[in-house]
Amino acid sequence: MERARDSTVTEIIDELQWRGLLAQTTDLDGLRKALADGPITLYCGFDPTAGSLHVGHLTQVLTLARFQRAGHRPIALVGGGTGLIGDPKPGGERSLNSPETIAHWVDVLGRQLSAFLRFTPEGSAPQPTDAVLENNGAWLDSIGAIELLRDVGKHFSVNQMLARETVKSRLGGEGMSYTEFSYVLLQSYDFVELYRRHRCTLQIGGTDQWGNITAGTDLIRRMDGNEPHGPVHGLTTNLLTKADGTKFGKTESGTVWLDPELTSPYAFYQFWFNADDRDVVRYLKVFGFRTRAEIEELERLTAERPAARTAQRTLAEDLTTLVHGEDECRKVIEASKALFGQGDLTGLDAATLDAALAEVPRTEADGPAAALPPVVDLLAASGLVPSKSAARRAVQDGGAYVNNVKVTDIDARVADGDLLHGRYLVLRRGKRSVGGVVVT
RNA sequence: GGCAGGUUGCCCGAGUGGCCAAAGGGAGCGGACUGUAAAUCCGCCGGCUCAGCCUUCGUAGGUUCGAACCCUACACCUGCCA
Repeated sequence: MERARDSTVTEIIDELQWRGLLAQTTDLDGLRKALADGPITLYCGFDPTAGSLHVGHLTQVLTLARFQRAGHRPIALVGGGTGLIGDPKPGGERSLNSPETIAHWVDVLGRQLSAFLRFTPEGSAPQPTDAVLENNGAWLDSIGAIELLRDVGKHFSVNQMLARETVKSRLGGEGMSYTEFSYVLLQSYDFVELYRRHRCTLQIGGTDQWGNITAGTDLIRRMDGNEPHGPVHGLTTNLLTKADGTKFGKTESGTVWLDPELTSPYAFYQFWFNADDRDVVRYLKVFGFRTRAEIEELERLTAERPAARTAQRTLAEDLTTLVHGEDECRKVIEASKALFGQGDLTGLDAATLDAALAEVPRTEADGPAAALPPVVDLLAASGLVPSKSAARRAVQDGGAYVNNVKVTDIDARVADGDLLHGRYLVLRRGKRSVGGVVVT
């Protein structure tokens, strides 16, 4: 794909603005100046709350990447320490995960994050903009209680902490443990450590991180006095919204993960492909490296020929390639083409069909056709519907298809002639959920 | 620690002994329309060997012919008091 010409060190702010990413900064003029004065080091933290990053994380990950392309040095920080405590969220207290689990997740997130940034290649001389991967467990795991309370805690005012939005909402509702209440101390201290270790002078995050970020810049000033490595800044990116008001990054089957084991590349591709017309241009800005000219062209195409879905296709291809690689992307495009083709599945050759069905939920069964379970059972077994009752309903609703032919009989069974190439069945629920049966 | 209130299906929320698999709304799913979009209208929305049966209303017991609804204990949440 045609890559954007990298922004220069100072243009990065304008670029973020154009992409609709810039929400708040601690001192915009000061930040512009710092960026202009030479490469800076910036960081963004990712707490291990699950065994994979999800599409929502991409906003921050790619923002780090943009800074790197613009000539700055990014640090991806994984929260091996903070993950043990938990950033308070408005919804309610988090449940703690075991240290072993967290350690494992830290590993996974670190690997995932590394794929998006440029590190010093093996055997090469380090460059000033090479990315750094850190884990705050390195300092938080060993900090003593006395040290934390005396050296860090003394700089925090409980009055201010109580005034924070999340804290207020929690106190007015579910309440909050002391553990979570203390979280901000740890994240703030991370910034201090990175400032000292790497001269990191900028922390970025989503708008929900504003409080934690400013607490960090404040703490650096209080602990390190005159900011020996230069003034520190904070920058937040806008929370991504969807035109229909629902949460970004979820589908019927839940969160869209980057891990191919949790969200198949096919499902990942389909997620982006199904983006709403009203959202797709904003997504291209936030999630891709397409140039302004390219995106404006795609915007025009969306307005003129929405049915062609050119912008969605571009978005889906760019992101699938970025996250899963070119080969995988090619496969899922082929699979999508085959399964959403003109409806004539008999025209597909066995290899294409086999590859396509490998991308969707499917089940295996013992032949011959006459011995196969009823269609309703196959629908449930393939995972296209969650239960046999749901499968029955799907048929009753007229939303179940075998090889693109609507199933009308609730007791329908498969006949020999139905098997494509003697061993495949393409199951479909509704318009876009496709599954398969492979007869062994 | 004391007192009061609360805990219902994915979420919100009604339901105070049989007519409750449980009102209503939202989300979700399907159909029509279209473009694998949105909006709109219609239908569905615990499970199963599906005109029937089974399991659900914080947990465990109890009362009763019969309990989401009554009683007891426990857990958690919220508020007021200390």
